[in-house]
Amino acid sequence: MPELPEVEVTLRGISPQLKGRLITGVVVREPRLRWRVQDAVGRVAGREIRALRRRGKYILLDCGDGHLIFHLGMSGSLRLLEQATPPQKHDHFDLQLGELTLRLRDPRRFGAVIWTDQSPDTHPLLRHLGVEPLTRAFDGRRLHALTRGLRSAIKQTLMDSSRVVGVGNIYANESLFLAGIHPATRAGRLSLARCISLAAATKKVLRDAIRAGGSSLRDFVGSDGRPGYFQQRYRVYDRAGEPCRCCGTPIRRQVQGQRATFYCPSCQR
DNA sequence: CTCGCCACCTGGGGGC
DNA sequence: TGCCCCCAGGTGGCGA
Repeated sequence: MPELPEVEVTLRGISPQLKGRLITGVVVREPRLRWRVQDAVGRVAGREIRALRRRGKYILLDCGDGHLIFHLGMSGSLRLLEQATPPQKHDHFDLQLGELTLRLRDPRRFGAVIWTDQSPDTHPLLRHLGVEPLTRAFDGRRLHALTRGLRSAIKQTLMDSSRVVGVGNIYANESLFLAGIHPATRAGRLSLARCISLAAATKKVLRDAIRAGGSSLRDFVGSDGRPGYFQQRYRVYDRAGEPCRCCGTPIRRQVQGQRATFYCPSCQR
């Protein structure tokens, strides 16, 4: 699923082409996404896309008197088509911009398309989002403060979007490996030094993934529709039983909060 | 507030 | 070949 890097890569892919464009039409083929696509979404034609930005894993299109908000869920992708192409299975939504089409494909329908005339940051879905990991506001000190008093595992805390946004299962595993921290460590017990290390590792993992052009989910597709993603070389994710790239110890898999966790029992303490 | 867990949905892979 | 089960992913929402 798209984690922050995939969403960021998508945003960068579509922004230059969409900015300043007039929305000329909307096609909702399947309104049953995570939330039923409201009728208001169908009436956004005639507006100009003034700006695009990302908040957590949400993509926000500023349309002047409101915002169109996209979330890619676990299997969504947005692609920009230069010419009309017949929709395929799971192509649930199109935004038409003259000859351009922005198309949402989402086999599992966990994604969302939302219209809001509020300030998007106060929208119920975005209001409680935590700090952006790639900003200066997110550092070891902040992470340390955020985790005080918490008894839950640091991996789950890192994935908790009300504290830090954008870090999903893959990059949580990778960040903890880079920082040398065992994923089950209680968040509240991490020293400041370890929080500094983890914040830096998280930034590095996310930045590297963005640089690599997104990630890795098999069905993730960039905004130009290029399926061949530079598959990233994971250090621990999905490598159960394989040797740690650092020390050779077999990578271990364990379930935390109904989610697979991968770690090196020797490098991560 | 925190925590643990369920639900939502579909395609792909493995086992038989 | 077909069938069945399990799994992946993000996150809102529930009850304790």
